[in-house]
Amino acid sequence: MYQSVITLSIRKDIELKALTVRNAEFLYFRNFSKYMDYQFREIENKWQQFWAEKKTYKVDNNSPKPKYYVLDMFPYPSGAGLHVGHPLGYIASDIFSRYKRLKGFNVLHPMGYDSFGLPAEQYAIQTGQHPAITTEQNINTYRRQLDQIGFSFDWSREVRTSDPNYYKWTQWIFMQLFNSWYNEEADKAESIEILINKFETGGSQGIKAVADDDVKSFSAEEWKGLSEEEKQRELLKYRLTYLKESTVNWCPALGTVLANDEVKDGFSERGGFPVEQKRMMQWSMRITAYADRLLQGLDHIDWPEPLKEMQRNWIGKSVGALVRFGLTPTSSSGEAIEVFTTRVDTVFGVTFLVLAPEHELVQHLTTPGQKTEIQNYINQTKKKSELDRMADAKSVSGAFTGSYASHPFTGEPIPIWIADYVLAGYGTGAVMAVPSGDQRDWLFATQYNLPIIQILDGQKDLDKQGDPTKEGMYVNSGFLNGLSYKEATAVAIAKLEDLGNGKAKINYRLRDAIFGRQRYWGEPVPVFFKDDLPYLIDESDLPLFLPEVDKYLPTESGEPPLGRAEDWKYKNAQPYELSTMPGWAGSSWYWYRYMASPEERDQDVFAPEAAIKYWKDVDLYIGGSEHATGHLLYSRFWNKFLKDLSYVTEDEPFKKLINQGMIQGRSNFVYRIVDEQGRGTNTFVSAELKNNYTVSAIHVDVNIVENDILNTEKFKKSRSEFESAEFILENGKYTCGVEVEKMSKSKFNVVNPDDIIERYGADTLRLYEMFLGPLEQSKPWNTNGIEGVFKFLRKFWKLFHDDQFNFRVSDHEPVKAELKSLHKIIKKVEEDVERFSFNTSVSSFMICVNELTDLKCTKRAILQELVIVLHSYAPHITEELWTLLGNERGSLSYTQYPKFNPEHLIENEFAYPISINGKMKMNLNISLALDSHEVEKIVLENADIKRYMDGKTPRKIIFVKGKIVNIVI
RNA sequence: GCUCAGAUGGUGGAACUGGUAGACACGCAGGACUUAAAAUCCUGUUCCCGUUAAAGGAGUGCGGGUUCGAUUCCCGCUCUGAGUACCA
Repeated sequence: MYQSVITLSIRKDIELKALTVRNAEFLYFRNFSKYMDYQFREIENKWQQFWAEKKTYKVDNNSPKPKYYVLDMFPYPSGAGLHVGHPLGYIASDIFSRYKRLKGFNVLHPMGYDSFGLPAEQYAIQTGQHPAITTEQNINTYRRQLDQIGFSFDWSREVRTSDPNYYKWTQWIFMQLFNSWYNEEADKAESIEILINKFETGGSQGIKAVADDDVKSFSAEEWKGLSEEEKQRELLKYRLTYLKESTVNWCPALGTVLANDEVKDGFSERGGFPVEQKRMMQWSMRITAYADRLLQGLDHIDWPEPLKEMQRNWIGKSVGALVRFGLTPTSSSGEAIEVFTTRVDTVFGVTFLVLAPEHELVQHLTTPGQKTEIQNYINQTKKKSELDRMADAKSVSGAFTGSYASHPFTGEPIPIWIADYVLAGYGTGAVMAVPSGDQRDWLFATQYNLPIIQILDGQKDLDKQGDPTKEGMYVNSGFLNGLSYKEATAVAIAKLEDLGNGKAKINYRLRDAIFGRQRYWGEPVPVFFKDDLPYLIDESDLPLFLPEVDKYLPTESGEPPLGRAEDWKYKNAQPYELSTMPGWAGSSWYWYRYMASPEERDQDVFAPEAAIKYWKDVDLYIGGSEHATGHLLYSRFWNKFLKDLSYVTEDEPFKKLINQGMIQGRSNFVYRIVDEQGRGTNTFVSAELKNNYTVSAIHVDVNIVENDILNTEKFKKSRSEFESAEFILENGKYTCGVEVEKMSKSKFNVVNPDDIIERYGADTLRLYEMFLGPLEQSKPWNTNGIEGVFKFLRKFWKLFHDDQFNFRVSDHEPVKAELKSLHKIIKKVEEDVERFSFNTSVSSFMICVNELTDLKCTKRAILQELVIVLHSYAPHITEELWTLLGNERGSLSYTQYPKFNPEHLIENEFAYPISINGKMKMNLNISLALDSHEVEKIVLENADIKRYMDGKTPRKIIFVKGKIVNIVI
């Protein structure tokens, strides 16, 4: 007789059932076997501790092994910690690193933090807490979470961009850029001393440099006669980082300027505040000097095509011509409007010119009679926000200046208009309008009654639209008449150059990158001012420490926060620069810092020459595609610059790049029945039945939902208003609604990796994140299949144990079927990892373990190899089993990946292409043991085939898995 | 608008250069063990028709094409996602 049944709960996921039978007592564990066999918690803690203590993953810069560098995009340590989406890429790179180590490579796999940035500073403004403190706390959370997942990072090489020992070198690189100019002849950056030398010996004559538009021409004598201040002012126009007044994206809410890639649809990327255009004195980086090399370099790196395409579009190379339209009646004075066009062949179709409203000549060109109209138009466009302009992209508007230019070939007067469809920031801020060949020009001409001249006989329907065709022969085009598009372009450019009215020109959409930020939490710019001109501080004074301030806000006079720092002066005399560097500064070279071992960190270089020569570049870089036009472009730029100065060896920093997809949230909903008055009742209806009622959907925390079934008890406890909730169930269950959204706190769909690890362990999390789908594809997080992965690991564990969970393997020789199973997985995993198809190998592991379970395989020779193959994916359980198999603790990381032996697959059937009569190709699924001659013989001697062919020669014989499927005669 | 990526069962997804579509997993259904549940194991599971078992037909977003053979290659379309946007 049972006297009592008591159910206890010792932890939220384990229920303990105590049964008392007569006088004898025993404990009956609910989920007993689930927690007694595979003790993942114990195993994982043990090995994580072991790896940390033994510094298992510390990398040496001196090794006879070939090098392999696997890099992750280092995270910004935000206050929210990691969610399950973050580790996806890290898990993939960790699998790859571990695999490469087993393959005999010396693998550099480091991690660090991009720890300067806006959120910590915004938090500091609200709370007054120093950003360094918040950052430190956040980093600690990240580190704890990362450690739990069992990554093989070499933490001794950790970097933090906000660490003075690190940003010293960010500042140092800034100084190198300041001290350099771009020599277009050598097509590389050179020391500014070389430029000064050229000025001193030959003046500005013959110098081809990427520089500001307003550089002066002077002789050597004139240069020598300049004052120090004048010289510096001129040199600033050549330096690769320079101070210049320019139109910038100003974000009033953040109180700082932003680079183009930090602005999305007229709002700041961080925070989503409106951004406006403003003219300001600003630090910039002359990335445009590298535009063409950045474009060319893309052809030689193994990156995803969409990402390369994004960079190509961002650089935006257009091949065309610059055309000068002299101003009448003063054209003799040399005044002219320069326009950029990609269709110089259409020059005879020009019927008007259009300037951007911000164009500098607008005021000068406006005739007294048109003054009011032009001014009104300018005011009107100023009022339009970025968004408004985008909204009515289909309509055009403009105003006539009253002035005329003269056509470079015909001398005809061409009216000059202004319109906001012409952008001040692209080309010259002026266009020649060819209404017959361009839709916008056509719209404008139609609206303002300007003439439309057909220039190609291939143009159609010019009364309805502009036709940008290049087909046909030119008409109404003077000396271009009768030519084709290609000929006309060449002839027109040659003629323009003859007349001095233009030249061929390549134009880029890429702008120089704004470098200064009016913020506190960033690298101080190592510059002081003398006579309002910037000078570098001495290299020996690096790092220039970020000073303390009383508040993280701008000063009363509107200066950046650094203006609050006391005695913020170089040598207590000259004022320092007050802006700091942007977020991308520290991340544009960090992969080189990892190359320096901790012992080498104190040396007076950003990374020792020998280390750079050994590690060279990043072999595999994994990260999100959102950095396509920011970090990844800037990093390539800095890398090329450092290469020009011979500090590094490779032209491109990241040889292969993989974009991991985003993990989206999977929100769950409950449906509350709404009464006639529209008020929510206390009754909730299951998703399938909700159409029978009027309901309102409410987000429900995904952590109390399992496989879309709501835990109604937990739901009642989750909020007081649900305490007495009632449910309309289906089949006794409450099914929740589902929607895929971004993972965010407000949608209650954030899944924390800690919770998954607590419940299933890190190895399950790692396998499951890979199992979820292809690495590069975006997908919603759902835990619906995680039980399957967990079950697999327990089956795997069971292979090594008997029914009582005693460790047990046999030393008998493996049988054929066992070897076949093993060698299949060796081959499969090798292929999968090499092509980053991690999800399919998880499936293959499952098949392999199922096969071996069916075979009741306990052979050491098989299991030991299997452990090595699985190790990259599930490092903890495999290390444990490796040790149980009698190997030295922790030695698994240094073993060799097993060699695939095709002999063991002989009985397997493979697709094997053969040809008959040297012509026909076919796929024959037949044993690998047969060579093509044997196959041919079998086929041709087969009586069935002979009969079928009826004496004719077969064109093709189609086999599927050894069976004849089709014979083509 | 332009550029790119994608569309396969109830679900996530597999199928490597054209060769048994739906591996593997989830879910679901049934069974074994159990007083009962949990755990574990076994069986079934693309759809339609049908059955004791069978046999048959359709099928990878839609419409065409190439091929002995197409999820795979080509052309056109629809939808979804991402990037970009008056770039002259």
